[in-house]
Amino acid sequence: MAESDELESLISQGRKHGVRKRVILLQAARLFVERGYADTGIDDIGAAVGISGPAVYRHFPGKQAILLALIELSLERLQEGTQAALADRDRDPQEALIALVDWFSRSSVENRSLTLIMQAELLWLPEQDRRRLNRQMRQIREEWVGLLIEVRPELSDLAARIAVTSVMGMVTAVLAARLSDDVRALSVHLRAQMLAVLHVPAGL
Amino acid sequence: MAESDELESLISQGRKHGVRKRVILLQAARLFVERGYADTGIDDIGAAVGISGPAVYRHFPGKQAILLALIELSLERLQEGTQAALADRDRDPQEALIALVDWFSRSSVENRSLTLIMQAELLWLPEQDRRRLNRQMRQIREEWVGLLIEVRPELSDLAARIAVTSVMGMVTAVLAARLSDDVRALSVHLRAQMLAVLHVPAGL
DNA sequence: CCAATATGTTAACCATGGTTCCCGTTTCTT
DNA sequence: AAGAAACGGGAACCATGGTTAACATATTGG
Repeated sequence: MAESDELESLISQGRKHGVRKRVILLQAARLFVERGYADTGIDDIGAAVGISGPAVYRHFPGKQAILLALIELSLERLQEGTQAALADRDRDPQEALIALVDWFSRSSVENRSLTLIMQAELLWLPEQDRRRLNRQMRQIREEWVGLLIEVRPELSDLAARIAVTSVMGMVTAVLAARLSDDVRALSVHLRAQMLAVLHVPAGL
Repeated sequence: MAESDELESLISQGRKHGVRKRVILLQAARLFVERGYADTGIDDIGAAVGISGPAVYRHFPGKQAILLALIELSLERLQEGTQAALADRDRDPQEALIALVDWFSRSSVENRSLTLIMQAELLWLPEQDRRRLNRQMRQIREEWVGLLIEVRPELSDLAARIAVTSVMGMVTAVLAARLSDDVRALSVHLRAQMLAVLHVPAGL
């Protein structure tokens, strides 16, 4: 709902201040998910926006820059959501973990495109950016791992890392498979499975 | 163990009947996993084998053909393993499901390269092959779904598909993350988590 | 030993697609 | 209204890398 509705309301505005730039991002995201980054030409992006070809360069310095912007956007959201959920970690770790799962299962389904792009197309960025984003990604994962170990101290580091990695991988796999368009159903099922992997009782 | 040991014993054999072809497959698999299909040049593959560049064309009609061979190999293994585990489905579905999970968790970790390539680089194949392989993949998934529903009839089709997709995605995510080289530890943990997602008691 | 075949090497070819150029048009500011 | 700045279109540029061509050498079978 969030993604496509925003898209349509923006497209009709044609030339305008910073709107074009935003439409390019949204359309590029859609195309990257449908065909993949490599198979999406700069001309395709232009066409999808209503302009054609090199006009995109008035708004972005290149194709990679568009991808970079999208991935940074996605990573930023993930970071913020993680921090928010970890806020009351000291008060009740288990509740914080459940809150994290709740947020992640909902947020990643609602922002399907960004979630998929972040983990599928990262390799197209130049070495430097890729390293930086991978490091950022790993840091976020380690925060999850830390919280999980706090809730279940009997877990080894490896076991915890495997669990967290699994949980994140599960979501992208399900989103990529296009099993259903029912956002609600997807996130509910994913939530339950994530908690199962983390072996956390699903207390609401 | 299987992959790299076999590799070294073959490399030293130099020019010989069908050996070169096999070495090319192994080296290409390694490179595709390390750098990705797109960033692996045909020259890189040749260099890794000990020949250089276009000599590869004496053994394969093109770069895509190498990838296709690898993916077909991987899919074939997956198919056979699935069939084998499903053999005594009629006798005891739950036991068959556990056997399937056992086999999959072990096999996919042992054949890390092929497992990763199959699901990450499929998009590079021409439309036609891609469709065929995707269909084949979907059929295998549906066999898992059928078995799961037989064990847990209360599940909706969607719920079962999500579970199976998650289980498969979990494995590739963990393998891609390079969390550990301990094959045994990885497969044991993955097995437990897969069973948790499928909500099947882990009875040995 | 001698074709015939398989296997290699280097240089050249060429399609693709991101990027740059150059010029026209719209929008904004004063 | 006028100049500046932003925005857009079409043609050309050009690096990349898979593929093919032309020409050796090794291996095999009779």
